[in-house]
Amino acid sequence: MATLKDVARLACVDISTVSRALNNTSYVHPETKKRVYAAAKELGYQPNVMAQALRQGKRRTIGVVVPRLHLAIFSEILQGIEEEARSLGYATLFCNTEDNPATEKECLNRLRNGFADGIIIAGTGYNNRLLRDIQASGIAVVQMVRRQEKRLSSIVADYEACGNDAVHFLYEKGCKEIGLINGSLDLAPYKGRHDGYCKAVKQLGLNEYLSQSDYPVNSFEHGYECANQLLDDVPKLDAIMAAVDIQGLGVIRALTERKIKMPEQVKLISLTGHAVGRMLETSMTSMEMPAHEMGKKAAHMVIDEINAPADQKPSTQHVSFGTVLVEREST
Amino acid sequence: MATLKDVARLACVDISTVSRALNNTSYVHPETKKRVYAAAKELGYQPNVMAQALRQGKRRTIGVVVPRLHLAIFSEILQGIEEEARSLGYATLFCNTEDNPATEKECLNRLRNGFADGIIIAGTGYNNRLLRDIQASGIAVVQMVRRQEKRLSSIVADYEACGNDAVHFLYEKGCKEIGLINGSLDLAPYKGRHDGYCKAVKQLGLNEYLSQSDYPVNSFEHGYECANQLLDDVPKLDAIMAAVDIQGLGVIRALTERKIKMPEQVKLISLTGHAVGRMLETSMTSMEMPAHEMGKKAAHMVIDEINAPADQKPSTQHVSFGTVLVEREST
DNA sequence: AAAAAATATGCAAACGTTTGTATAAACTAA
DNA sequence: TTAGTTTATACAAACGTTTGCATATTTTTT
Repeated sequence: MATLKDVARLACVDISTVSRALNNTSYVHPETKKRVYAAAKELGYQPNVMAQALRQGKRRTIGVVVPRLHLAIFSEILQGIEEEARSLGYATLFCNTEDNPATEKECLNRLRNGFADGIIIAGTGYNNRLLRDIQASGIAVVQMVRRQEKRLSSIVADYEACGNDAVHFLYEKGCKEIGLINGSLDLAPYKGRHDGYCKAVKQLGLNEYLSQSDYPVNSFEHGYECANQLLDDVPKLDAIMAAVDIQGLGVIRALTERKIKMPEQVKLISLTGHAVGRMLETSMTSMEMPAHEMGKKAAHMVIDEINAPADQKPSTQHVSFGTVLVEREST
Repeated sequence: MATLKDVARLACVDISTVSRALNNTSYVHPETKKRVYAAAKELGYQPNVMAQALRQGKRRTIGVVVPRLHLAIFSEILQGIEEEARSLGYATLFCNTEDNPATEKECLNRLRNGFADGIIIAGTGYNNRLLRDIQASGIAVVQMVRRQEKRLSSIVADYEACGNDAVHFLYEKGCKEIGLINGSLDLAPYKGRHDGYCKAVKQLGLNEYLSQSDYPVNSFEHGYECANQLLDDVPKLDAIMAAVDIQGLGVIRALTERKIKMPEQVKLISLTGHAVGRMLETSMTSMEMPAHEMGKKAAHMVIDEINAPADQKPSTQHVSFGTVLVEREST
C-alpha cells in the first residue's frame, strides 16, 4: 500500500505538503496540489487509518454492545445505528454479551482501549461503574433500550405508556380480565410495562393477573407456559398481553391447543411488535417501537457527543420514543 | 489513560522492558517483572490498540459485510462470527450494504484501508474485482452464504442438495405436483435451490412449477403472491417449497384465505428454516441451515488466513455445510 | 581462570500520519 | 524603497507501541 512518503517522493515535495494538499488544511500552490493529486491517484494512495487514529486520538468508530443480536429488536436497532454511523463517516463495532456481565465487562474494556470513540449499550446493569469511568475518560456513552444508569444518556421507548395504553385499548374492546406475560422486573423495559399495566388495571378497577415461568423470558416456551398458567388460574380471562412477539407465539399455541378462539374468546396483544406479527395466520395486534429510528438517533447522539469540544460536552440526555398501537386480527 | 511511559516511570525501568515484561516476549528479571506488573496494575494500564495496530500492521479486527442484518439468517451468522472472533481476540466490524453495489464498494474500501485485517462478505457480486485486489493486497477475504467469485474462499450451505432433498421428501410423502417459490437466480443460494429442485423433479418425472412476483424476494408479499400464482395455475398442486421462512408465512396466508387445508391438501416446506418456523400456529417443516456454526467457521477461517505466515497462505477453500430436514406440522 | 553462553536492561528506530514552527518567496501597503 | 502581510514549502516532533541492536551482568562450561 502506498504511503504519504511514496506520494511525496513522486510529487517531489515533503510529506507534510502532501498531507496538507490532500486534507486542504493549509496553503498549497495550485500547481503543487495538482501534482500531489496526480501522484496520489497514480499510486492509489489511501490514508492509513491506524496512523491517523493514533495521531489524532480518534478512531471514527463506535462500539455497540447488545445482549443478543438474534433478538429481532436488536438487529433492527443495530441496522439503524450502522446506517447513520456510516453516513457520518463512522464504522460500527459490534459485541454480543449474552447478558453475561463478565463478557460485557470484557467487551467494554476492549472498546475503551482505543477500539472505539463512543459506545452504545443495552447493558446488564452490572457494569454501571465501569460505564461511568469510561464516560469520564472521554469516551461517549449512550444507553439504549435499557436505562440502567441515570447519570448516562439514554434512548428508550416509553414502556410504561406502552403497557398502560394496551390495557386501555383492551378495556375499550370490552375486556375485563386481562393477564400479563412479562420478563424480569430488573430490566427497565419489563419493569416499565409492568408498571404501566398495573397502573391502568388499578385505574380501571380491574384485577391484576401476572404470570411467571422458569424458561428464558424471551422465548416461545415462556409465552406458552405463562399463557397456560393464566388460563388455568383465571377461567374468565379474556385478554393476554405479551411483552414480546415471541411470547405471543407461545400464547397462540396454548390457545390453539385449548381450542380457545382468538380474538373471539381471548384477545392478544404484543408489547414489542416486530415484522413477524403481521405475517401470522392470525396476525397479531402489537405496540410498535421505532427500532430503526431509535438506532439512528442513538448513533447521532453518541457521535455528537464525540465531536463536541472537550470543554463543553452536552449534558446527559434521556430520550424516550413513543410506541404506536397497530391493530390486527388478534384483537 | 496511562501509557507504557507512565508505567515505566513508576517501575523505574525503560519502556521497552515494560513492554517485554507485559508481553512475556524476552528475558525479564522476576523482580522487575513484579514491579512492572504492580505499576501497571496501579495505573490501570491498558495498551493502546491504535499504537499496537500501527506498529504491528495488524488491527485484530475483522469486517463483516452483509446485505441486511434484519434478515434473520444474517443476524444469526453475525452472532456466530462475533462469538468466535471475540474468543480469538478479534473485534468485529459490521457493514450493511442493502445489496447496493456502490455502498458495498464504499464499505470494502474503508475496510481495506486499515480498518480490518480480514473480511467476511455476503456480497452482491458486483465487486469481485475489488475483492480480489483486496485479497492480493494481503487482507484475508472469505465469502459466505453467496459464492460470487471462485478464486476466493467461501462458506455456503449445500443449496442444491437442500432443494433436491426437499423434493424427494415431499415425493415420498405422496406429493406429485410441487411448486417452487424462490428468488433471483443471480444469487447462488437461490440458483442452487432452483437447480436442486429442477434436478429432482426431472429425475422423478414430475412437472416443474416455478413462480415470480415483483415484490422483494425476501418478503411475505412475494410468498403470498407466488403462492396465489401457483394455486391459480396448478389446480392439482399438492406441495409448495418456499426458499425462505418469510415467504412461507405468505404461503400460509394465501392457503388460509383460500380455505385450503395444510398439510392435508397442500404441504409446505421452507428451505431456510430459522427460529420462527417452529413457533407458528401450524409449525413449518424446513431445511435447517447451521447458521451459527457457519458464522463461527467463517471467523475461524478468515483469522487462520490472517495469521498464516505471508510466504505460505492457505489456498482457496470452499466449504459447504449440509442442511437437515426438520419435519413439523406443515407436511 | 578464562571463555562462552544465558540473562537482563536500555537506546533508538520504526510504523504513517498530523501539525507547530521556521523559513523563503511573493505579494501589499506605507 | 521598506516594512508588513500573505502564500508556499520543508523540517521535525509527536502519537504509543514493538523490536533489533548494543551493553552489562550473571551463570555455565571448558
